[in-house]
Amino acid sequence: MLVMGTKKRRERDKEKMRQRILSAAKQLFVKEGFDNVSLRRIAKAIDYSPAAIYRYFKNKREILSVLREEGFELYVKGQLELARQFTDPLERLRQGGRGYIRFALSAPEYFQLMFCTNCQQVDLDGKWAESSMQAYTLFRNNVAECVDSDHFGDIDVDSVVFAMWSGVHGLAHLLNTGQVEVLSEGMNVDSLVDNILEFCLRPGVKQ
Amino acid sequence: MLVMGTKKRRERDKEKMRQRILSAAKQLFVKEGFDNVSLRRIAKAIDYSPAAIYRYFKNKREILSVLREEGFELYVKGQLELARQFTDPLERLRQGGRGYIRFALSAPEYFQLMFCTNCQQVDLDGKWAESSMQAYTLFRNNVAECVDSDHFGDIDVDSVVFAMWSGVHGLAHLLNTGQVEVLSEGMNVDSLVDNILEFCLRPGVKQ
DNA sequence: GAAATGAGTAAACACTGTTTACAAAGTGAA
DNA sequence: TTCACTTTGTAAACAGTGTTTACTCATTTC
Repeated sequence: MLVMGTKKRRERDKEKMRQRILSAAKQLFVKEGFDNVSLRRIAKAIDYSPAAIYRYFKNKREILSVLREEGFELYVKGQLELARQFTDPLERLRQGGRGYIRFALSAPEYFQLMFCTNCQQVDLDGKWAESSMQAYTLFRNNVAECVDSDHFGDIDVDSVVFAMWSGVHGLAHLLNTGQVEVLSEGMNVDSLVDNILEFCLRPGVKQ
Repeated sequence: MLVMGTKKRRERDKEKMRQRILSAAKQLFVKEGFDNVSLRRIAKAIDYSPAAIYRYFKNKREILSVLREEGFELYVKGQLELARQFTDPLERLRQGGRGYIRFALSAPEYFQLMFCTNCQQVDLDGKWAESSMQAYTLFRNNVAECVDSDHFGDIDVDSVVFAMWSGVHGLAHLLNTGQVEVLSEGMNVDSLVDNILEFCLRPGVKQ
């Protein structure tokens, strides 16, 4: 009767279909922006009816949530790679910041979804994505090392954590919304980014 | 015939109607968020048909653009007030940062529209809003004073301008999207903000 | 008084996310 | 094989969106 065989095959087929939807959604999202892509267009891209998608995702937001997790996995992979390459905590922080901005500029749709979406309207059944927590603890530990090495002077870890995150995140966001470009005509954006990172990482006063 | 009289009256009436639309739109926007308010609801709020609005604004985006300018006027007013109160450039910068974050938290919809909207999709006939430029030059001059006083060490003005803006803007944005709250359970947000501002303003190395 | 202008509307257009009712097709056991 | 059940897809509808069109009707201008 091959009971288990068919059951497994069906599960595999279902997962395959899920991936087809996610793949089509991602391609459209990255090219045209999340809000400008309708379920009907995703459905048309994979030659299904819009209603079929609801057999695999409970709504459009859930597709975004899944892609959000994918984005975090991609991001964490890059950050882990950097963490292995650079041993000095300060240099690792610098490269991590660069990585954050590189990620924001090269995958702006992922960035928007991961770091610019209101936490309330992400429905992931309450549980925070594993990859996003991994990214956070990786970053926090890195900052803690720098604070322990006394580079930033007498200051608690959490303040530096959110200060550094704010600085890099704000820069990425201002770059992505085009506000830096408008107000810095004729400037070299790359070296501007470097200068700002260096400014954020300048040593603190030891009192 | 009272030609000029009637003409002026009609212009006044038209302006009155524009204000009625803007007022209704703003109230709804601030309460429910820009994307969650439809033209039909704005129209219903002032007892007109949706199509009537198109006699006064060419589309929904234009209403947002006008409100955006209003937001900048409000913001600049507060910043000018602060600039008059505090003479020390560094203290002025500190208070300006506080003001930026206070503004972002107390008028999140304005903040979203002014500082979190992609520059490309704001259609104001190409010309940048006067108030927004005023806010920028005010800020830039303030930073220039601090750089001249050698507080930040040897660094060019524009780098500090965008570094400080990034730091404060990023913090405001992370607060507004609820990302700080989620990851800093049990922390005092107010003092965290103070610590971060102080960290951003720490003196630079003089080489 | 006739023509021109302006403000307002109802209805339509082309979309959106989502739900419902229903038709096949596949599965499992008698 | 036949019958019941589950799964997977669809067409159509629902309620909403921004916007346009065709049309009134009052007011202004000549």
